[in-house]
Amino acid sequence: MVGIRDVAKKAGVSTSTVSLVINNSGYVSQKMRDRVSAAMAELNYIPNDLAKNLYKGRTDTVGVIMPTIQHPFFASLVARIQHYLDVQGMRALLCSTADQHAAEMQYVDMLQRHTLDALIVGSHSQLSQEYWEGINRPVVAFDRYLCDSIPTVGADHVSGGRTVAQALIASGAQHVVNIGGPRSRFHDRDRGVALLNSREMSSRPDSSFPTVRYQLVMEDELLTAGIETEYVPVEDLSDMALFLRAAERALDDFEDVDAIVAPDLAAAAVVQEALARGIRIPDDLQVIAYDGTYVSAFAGIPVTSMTQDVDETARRLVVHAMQEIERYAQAEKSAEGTSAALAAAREAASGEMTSSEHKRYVSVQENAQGVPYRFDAVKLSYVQRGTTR
Amino acid sequence: MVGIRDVAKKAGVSTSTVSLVINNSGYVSQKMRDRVSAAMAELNYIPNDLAKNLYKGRTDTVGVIMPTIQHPFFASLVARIQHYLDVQGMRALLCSTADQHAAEMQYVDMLQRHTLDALIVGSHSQLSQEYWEGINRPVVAFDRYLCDSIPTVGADHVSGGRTVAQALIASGAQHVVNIGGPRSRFHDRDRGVALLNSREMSSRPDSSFPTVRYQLVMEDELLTAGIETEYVPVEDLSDMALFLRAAERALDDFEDVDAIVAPDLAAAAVVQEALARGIRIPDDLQVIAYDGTYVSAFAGIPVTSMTQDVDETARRLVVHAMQEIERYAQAEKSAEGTSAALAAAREAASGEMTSSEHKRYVSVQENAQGVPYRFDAVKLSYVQRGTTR
DNA sequence: GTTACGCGAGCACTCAGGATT
DNA sequence: AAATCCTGAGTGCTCGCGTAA
Repeated sequence: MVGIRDVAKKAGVSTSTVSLVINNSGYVSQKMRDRVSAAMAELNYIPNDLAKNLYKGRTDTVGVIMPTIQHPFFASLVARIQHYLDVQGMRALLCSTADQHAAEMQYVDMLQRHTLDALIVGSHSQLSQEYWEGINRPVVAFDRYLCDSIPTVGADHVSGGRTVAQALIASGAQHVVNIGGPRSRFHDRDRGVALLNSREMSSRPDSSFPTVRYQLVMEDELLTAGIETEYVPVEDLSDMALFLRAAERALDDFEDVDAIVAPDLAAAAVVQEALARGIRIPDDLQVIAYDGTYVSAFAGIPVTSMTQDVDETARRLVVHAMQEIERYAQAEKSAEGTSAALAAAREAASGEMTSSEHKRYVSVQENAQGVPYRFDAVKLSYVQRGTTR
Repeated sequence: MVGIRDVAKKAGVSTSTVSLVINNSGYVSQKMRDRVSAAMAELNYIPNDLAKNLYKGRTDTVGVIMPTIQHPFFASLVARIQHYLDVQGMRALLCSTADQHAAEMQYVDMLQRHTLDALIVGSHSQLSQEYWEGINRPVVAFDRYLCDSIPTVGADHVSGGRTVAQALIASGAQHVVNIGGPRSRFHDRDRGVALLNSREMSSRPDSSFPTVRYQLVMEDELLTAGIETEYVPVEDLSDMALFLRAAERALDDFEDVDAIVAPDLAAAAVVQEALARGIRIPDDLQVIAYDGTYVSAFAGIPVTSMTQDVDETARRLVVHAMQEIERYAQAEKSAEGTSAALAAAREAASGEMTSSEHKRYVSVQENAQGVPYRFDAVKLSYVQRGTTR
């Protein structure tokens, strides 16, 4: 392997000069620059970034860990994350948790071994709050709460659920079926859902999966309006075949359903099944896709849907990731040798945010203490298409 | 940062002993092992992999570069690739080429700077054959020809095209519309399509995009059978909205169409459009999705489709990638200092393959010379569903 | 010969500080 | 004082070789 030394020797300069030429920095005369360049070309020299990484303690790589990349929503999200990382001169190391056992811990390990500069976590973690708290390296969560010190970017599912409920009420729906994930995860917290922009709390216990809040709020509102709601669970959201079965079940089990709210793929399945059964949409049955991706546009009938702003979400995730990287870098520098690194990082946390950024953070009262858990909410948008009236 | 030396000091041993404990290798007494472990725990030591990478010249990371990860086909492929890499203790660095300008070269660069151990290329490269030839590091191509020294894994599109044609002929189709990518890429080679398992050549010039062969062969066969064929191009396969428009165009421009062959998303769009227009499927119009992913199952009517074995494709891509990594590692070792590294790598190429593996390689005569260009063909399967009769 | 451990030269690059003009 | 270049001490881990029981 031809190294920087070989180039230096051939060009008759020191290795540091070659380094300066490579990085195009510092004081190097044009003459030298040319001579070094010539030597590099002649020897077919290519710098080895591994040495650079070692010295700098960085790899410019962030781990992106999601449940399934197969699902169009996550595929789009990952694609946009990768894009924004690229803009920052960073790269994405991909991990879909679905088929991997201890994938999360494995990636956290890479983070701590400095193979990764940061972690963007969108998977459903089994790891405890304390575990995440103890990591002390750059982590950003997507649509889920990990611990107070880790910022979250997610959709404003509370108002999302309310919007859907209102649309259904306005359309005169009487019997709504809701298709979603395992019900067990719905109420794993002991406090009620904090309703954004108000001091109210929903009467039902909150979930640690922010997404679920749309279901909680929606059911709440529908109930209040005197509309019947049924729930059809899909055990494994990464298994596509299950969506088709859920669709059948929804139509089989409840004869007088007149509206179905479901994840996009399930919604597409519902449309398919309804068409096959000769059910008229939207006259006899309305369908709304929650988290509608492009798939809901390709269904038998274009499906009305509540869509997340994937691009904006990705952008913010990357912004936060970069901020966290910077934060911890600062902390490490200032705490040189001291074990106060952690404390310093905490300090920097609040300082880093501009006041305008600060306002955007909607503290969902996840934590009773004064610690400012940062939840960055992205707006959802309701797209009216052919399956609602 | 607490390093291996700190641990060694605290445990009263040498750094090499600590290293042995970390890697669980070599001769270390249980007593020492315990003492070292204790010290590691006490100091909260976590090994820094960057140093290891530097020494070993490896990162256990392979770059996976695809056109769009948004498209369900590539999403699935990437997911499976990542899975099989994981099995090998490797990780996937993701890159979708779509929005990135010089993405390919950038990743090749990372490969040469040893940030990547190998590259799996599924994007549509603008780079010349000579460029790829000159890289001299582990690269595997998906469904496209890069150069003789780079192995390719791809579907057997020739028989795929033939199967579709025969199905259409048997069903009595008279006027077929074919939706696909830009026509300009269809005949960028000067020789005919080599038909697998025979010495025949198609009368039409070949394409450097193996996928296109299904279109060439299909059109050929249909033409021979006296069936009219039209072509509706989609300019950008990464833009979903264009599929919908292509579907409209196919039905607008050709009134008496009775069969449409299209990429899965376009096929779904065709079904949607047909349903909206009251066209009966499959009685008045048959639809076949080529490269049918799960989306074709979620369309308004489940679409008959020609599907690739994504899992097997991914598996083989990874197998080849690992083989290439090993090959080049051997070459580098044996050619210590000699510039015969390249030659050695070439040598190893043929030796690495077992005879049974060898048989699977279908040399598509891409190259007239004796160099064994390796093309590993994966079978396609025809799935009959509701849109054909 | 086998088991157990330490020494120290790498690995390829970066960068602060010194020397020179 | 400013521009230019070099010296050499890191960066943290690996592994061949040496020693010793």
